[in-house]
Amino acid sequence: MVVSTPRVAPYARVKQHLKDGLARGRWAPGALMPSEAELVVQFGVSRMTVNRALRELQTEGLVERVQGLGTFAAQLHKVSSTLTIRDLHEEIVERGHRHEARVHVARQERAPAALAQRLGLANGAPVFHTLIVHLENGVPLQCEDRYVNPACAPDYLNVDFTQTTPTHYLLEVAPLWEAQYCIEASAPTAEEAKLLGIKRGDACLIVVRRTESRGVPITLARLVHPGSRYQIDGQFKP
Amino acid sequence: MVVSTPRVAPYARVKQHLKDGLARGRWAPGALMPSEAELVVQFGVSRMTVNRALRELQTEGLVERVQGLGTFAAQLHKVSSTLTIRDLHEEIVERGHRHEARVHVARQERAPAALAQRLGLANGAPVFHTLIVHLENGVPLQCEDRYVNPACAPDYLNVDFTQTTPTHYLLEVAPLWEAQYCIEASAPTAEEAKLLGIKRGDACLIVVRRTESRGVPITLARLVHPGSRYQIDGQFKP
DNA sequence: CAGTGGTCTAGACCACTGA
DNA sequence: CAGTGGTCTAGACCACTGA
Repeated sequence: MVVSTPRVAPYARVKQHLKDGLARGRWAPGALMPSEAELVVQFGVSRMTVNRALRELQTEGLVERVQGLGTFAAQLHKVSSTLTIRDLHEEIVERGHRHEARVHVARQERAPAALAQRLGLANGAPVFHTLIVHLENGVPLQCEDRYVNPACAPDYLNVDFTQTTPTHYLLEVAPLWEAQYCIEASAPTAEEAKLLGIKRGDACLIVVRRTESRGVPITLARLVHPGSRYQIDGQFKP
Repeated sequence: MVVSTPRVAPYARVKQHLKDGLARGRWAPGALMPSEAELVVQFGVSRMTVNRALRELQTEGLVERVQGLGTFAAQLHKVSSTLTIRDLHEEIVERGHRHEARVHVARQERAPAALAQRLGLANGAPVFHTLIVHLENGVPLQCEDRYVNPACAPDYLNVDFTQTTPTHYLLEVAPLWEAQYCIEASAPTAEEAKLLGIKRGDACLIVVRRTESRGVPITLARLVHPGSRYQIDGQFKP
């Protein structure tokens, strides 16, 4: 069997070399690293090639570059991870479990002031409101209280939400372009406790999310999860 | 007053043009976008320049590229945000508030099995343990229960944690290279409730974080926040 | 085969920094 | 001033896809 050497691109070699050095602490945070010219000589490649390696390290937050000064090992004091908006349905199915949605509210209402403002609507303007409880293998996992800007999804109320989640539908009709969220722990409201089959005092993980597409607010959602049944996992890779 | 036109790099112009088109829905998700050669002609720039624009869009997840086939508008069904590990001290000071730390435990212990395993230590091996309550303007905001691998930070117990946070210190002695976290809502333990000055039944936002540096586990922390006083905010930008 | 993207080169001009 | 990074060019060779 012939094992072909998987050709590694020169820019990737330079990049990996620097990454290794950083991982081994060869350059302390803030320390000056080799210049492009030095790397050109050391690796025998063109400047564009080492430039790409360094630029990508900069994008990844591993180095800082200052024109006229040089390249410096980054202070790794800010590390970030990715937190993904996932469709709960997909998440449940991926675990090999059964997803069920119970629609408690699906109607048009008039937006009170606070809501209207957050959705960029006039006071009292029509707004779509759904209240859906999602169950995993028959156990309530999320209470989804959602308001939708009718201008962005005029057919929203015609969707069969026992078959399609609001998240899935909205991602289809309006590509997701921006969102703000807030994660907090709190007791559920009396109604939420009843819908989720938990006690008033049981801690819940609550995500409030506001989504915009092309600058236009689409939807505002309050997702309440029983603390004992749901957690958010994630990873950091600097 | 002379307003100098801030010269926009050609690659940035190409990139912005494509980004605008994507935002306006000019290319549906999955649709074929212009080839490099076409963009070269359209913008009158060299191929390396359009290549950079497209490559950066790919990194940002806005397009997908397949050698031999072309560039396609990305399916925007997975959107992620950045969630930053921040030093609580910095966060509080940034708000213009006063940070105070009360050290309740700072000692060496022997690691029980479960802990030893998560920190890559032998059963019963020495481990550093700190329990610190952080206050913002005198109000308890976080109960930080932390175990540290002595091999990574031998001087950990000599630090004055009323002056330096463990996070800050550990980021200095060991550059942060990887972390897993888990966010959940739950009631505090009796001890945590007492330390935070809240009731046993008050919901707390709990972050459990395990950090590794260069593949070696550094620290395992349980950060308990009163749900009424702390929330995690974030933004998505696809 | 023509068309696609992946990558590299050897040179260039420029803006910026600090001596 | 010399040294730094930011960027561009006009060409090149290659691997890959589908006809």
